[in-house]
Amino acid sequence: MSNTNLKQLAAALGLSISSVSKALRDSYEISAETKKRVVEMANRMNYQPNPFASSLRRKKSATIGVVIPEIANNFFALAIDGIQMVAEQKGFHVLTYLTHENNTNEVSTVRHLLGGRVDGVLMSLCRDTQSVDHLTSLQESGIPLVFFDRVPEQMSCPTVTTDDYESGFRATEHLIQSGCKRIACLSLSHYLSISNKRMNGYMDALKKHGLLVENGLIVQCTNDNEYNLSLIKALLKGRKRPDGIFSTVEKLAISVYYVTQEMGLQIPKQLKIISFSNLRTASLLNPSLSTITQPAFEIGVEAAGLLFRMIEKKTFGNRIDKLELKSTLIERKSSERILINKK
Amino acid sequence: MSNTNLKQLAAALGLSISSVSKALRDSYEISAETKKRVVEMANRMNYQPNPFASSLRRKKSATIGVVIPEIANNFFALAIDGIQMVAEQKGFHVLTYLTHENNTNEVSTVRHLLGGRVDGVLMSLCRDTQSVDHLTSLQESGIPLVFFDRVPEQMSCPTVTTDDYESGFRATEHLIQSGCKRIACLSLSHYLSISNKRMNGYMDALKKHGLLVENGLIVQCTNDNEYNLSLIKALLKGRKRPDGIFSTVEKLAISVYYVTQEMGLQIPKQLKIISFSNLRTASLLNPSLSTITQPAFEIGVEAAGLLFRMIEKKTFGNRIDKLELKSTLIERKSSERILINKK
DNA sequence: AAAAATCACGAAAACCTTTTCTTAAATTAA
DNA sequence: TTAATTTAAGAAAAGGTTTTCGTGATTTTT
Repeated sequence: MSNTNLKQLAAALGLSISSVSKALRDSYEISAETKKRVVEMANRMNYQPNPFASSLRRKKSATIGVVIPEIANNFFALAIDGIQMVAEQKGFHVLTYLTHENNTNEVSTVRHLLGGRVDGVLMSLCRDTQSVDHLTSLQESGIPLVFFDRVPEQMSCPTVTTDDYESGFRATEHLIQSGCKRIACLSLSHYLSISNKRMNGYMDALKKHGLLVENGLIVQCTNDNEYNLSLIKALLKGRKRPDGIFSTVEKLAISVYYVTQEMGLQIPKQLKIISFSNLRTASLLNPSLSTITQPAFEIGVEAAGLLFRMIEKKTFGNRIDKLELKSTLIERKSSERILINKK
Repeated sequence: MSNTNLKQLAAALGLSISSVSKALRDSYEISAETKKRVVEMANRMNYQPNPFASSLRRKKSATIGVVIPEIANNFFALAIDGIQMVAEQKGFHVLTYLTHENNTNEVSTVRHLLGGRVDGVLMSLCRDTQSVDHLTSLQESGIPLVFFDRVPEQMSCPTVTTDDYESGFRATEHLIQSGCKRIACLSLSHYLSISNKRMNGYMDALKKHGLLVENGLIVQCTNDNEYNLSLIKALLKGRKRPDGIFSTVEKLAISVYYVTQEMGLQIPKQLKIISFSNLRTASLLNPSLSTITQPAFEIGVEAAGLLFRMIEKKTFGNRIDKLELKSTLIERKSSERILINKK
């Protein structure tokens, strides 16, 4: 609700609206001295162009949309941080939408975005998204679209991800080398490629080291935290308790800590664990948590960079960019080999 | 960049643009059957109204702006979560801006917002904001403005905060009752009222219990993490080391943990600590961290609620709402009394 | 049956910028 | 000195929606 508009500004200057507009946009049609006069008056009258009129006319919003499952999540908070940094640099605004891991929300958010409110979209899928119809329709509408981390497998689109398979493999191998024989895997969702890739890495590591892949040791978790806790409890109280856990996502590892604390189970003595995590306090936990840490901030930066390249040049679609960054495995106490009995 | 507009829709229906618009807005001027026809065709043609044209005409953006210091912060992430929930309920979009604790960014963000891009603003000040000129000008422009947590003291405006003074008092008293005699206070910023209120509570608790307020024990921290670490190190390595720390903000408590870990200082035996924090893993730290936990999500919900009341009724300004929620003190190991020597 | 009211819709202005197209004046070229 | 070009500015259309006002046709009132 800025009060002064071009009309008033023009009146105050004794110029036409069009000349003022051109002066402010630094058009060659306007003389240097007039430009100066206009800019000065604009500042004095505190003129702010109406963004809607401008967007309507230019068909550009200078806004990007970011669609993520949740914000109270260390990974996504860091990614947003990176995205915001790039957007600010480009003079763009950032509209954030949370799906709360609910596909219905994701679909309706995409429908909103179809309205043309944004010049581009960054997105990370929600755990229960199976059909990609809403995503392809967004893409087909001509709005540049880049996925990060949780990307769809069934469609051709630019993505920024991490080396999930390799990370899953290395994490599991690390547990094996620390002496684990029965390693469980806590999966985020069987629909998400990142979860499956991490799990495939896990399974291949088991196979490589001659360990059996047991279905009972692969726990498909849900979006209900309470229910996940009960799944984890069941896993750890079962007749054949695992001696290692590979958690594909931070939240589940934290749940494991709570359960072991409640059960009096000792990490790493009775149970070792390693998890994907961006927890800043991983090294301060009791015991410190071994993590595979994704470069979350950089993922945000790269995804935004990719998006802006698409927004700026119209020439997208010919080459589909797939960027893969590396995660780092940080060994800490929670997966430490116990050297009590000599062999 | 939705393709079909009202004009095309009208043509396809053999109606005028105005009738179609009215039908879609469910005007009483349009017959029920025509409305039905219009809605069906709109769906079939995948019509999405152009948000800029609509905003331009109605002088409403259905968007709120949220200005916060940082997003990779448990408190703010939770608050945003609450804000988003309310906004979504109201059918509003959320534009997020990060100041990175930098006043210059805050000022320029506010200038952008003055353009009328949003119907209301939720804000939490950055640590070095002293002058409130940019804030009053935003307020005077007629855009509803609500502050949460970090609120300005010098201006009259609606706010949502917590019982910071009392929480500071109780936290300090708790340390005293656990046996601390020399309690340090880690302050976020001497410009922010929340930091000062917490510190005042700290000082009054010391006085009540006959303890001296020592300037050397009040550490004004900065936005430079490395420098803060050195301040904390200096504090803990000084000739008269404190036996308790009251941290006004989570990040500083984490730094203390790192320093004590490095120095081999034992919490709570040699040093007790309590901190404002929304860390979900507080109870899993080594040792578990005593916290004053703010209802961050609720703060977001309440602040957004307040803002929407202002947006919906034009009648604001007569009564200034000041909401104060309660924080909860959770005692954990880090501030536990040590019962070694009988008295 | 005439007057009044209601109904269902259309025309057109308004919101504010941006941009294309004109145009008058000033400058350069012939 | 006239013709051609450049310069600096204005008029007006366009962008898509909403809303006010107007207008025939139908229904209700007296």
